[in-house]
Amino acid sequence: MIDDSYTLYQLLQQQDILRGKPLLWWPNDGTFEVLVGAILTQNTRWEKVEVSLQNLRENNLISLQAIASVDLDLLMTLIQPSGLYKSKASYLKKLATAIIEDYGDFDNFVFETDRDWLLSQKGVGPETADSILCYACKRDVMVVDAYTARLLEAFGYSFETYDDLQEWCELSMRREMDDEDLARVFAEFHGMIVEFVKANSKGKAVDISLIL
DNA sequence: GGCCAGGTGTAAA
DNA sequence: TTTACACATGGC
Repeated sequence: MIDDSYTLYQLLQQQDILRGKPLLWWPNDGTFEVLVGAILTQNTRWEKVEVSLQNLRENNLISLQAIASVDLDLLMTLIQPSGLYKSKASYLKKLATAIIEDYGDFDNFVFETDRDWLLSQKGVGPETADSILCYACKRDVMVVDAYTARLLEAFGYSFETYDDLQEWCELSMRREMDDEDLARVFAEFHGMIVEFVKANSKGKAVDISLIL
């Protein structure tokens, strides 16, 4: 099912995807805001997430303690622009509360959490968990998303599940990279893939004629 | 007006 | 274990 004739790295290089570098692509990486953004961005455009984040900022709500104790109705109102707001408000509050209960504070969470713990939280699936691990905790995890799948699909690679796709990408990249700084490299590559696909898509599919 | 967006949970087959 | 549907808003 997996044609391994190209590594992901070679593919990215060959198509010049590595050039327009989004350095530290996720805004305010390493902070609690990444968790908020990771939940809010589910099935929603990032521009809408920014509106919600700004609403939260204006109400001094971008912190672990603030989200954990905020009034749920207020939270729903503030994040409404990002859609799915009832679910997301509940997920955010529960996640913040669970972090405080299990890790005490954000720094400790960043240091100690793992994928299984994140996946056991409501509203946190594989992509959200990996985004948090990569961009908040700076772990050497490569986030794969609809854009990544779409790009590879345009070149004839398809994968059954998120985990299959991620495993192939990570192995492929590890083969070309030194372990040193792998976390930063993964963070950069995911960002570059997303920006590249955005720039080269017509509607849903990557327009391969724009690439080749 | 229909499809899509930096997905995930839940319920039915 | 898969598949279908709900969640919700706004852009094009």
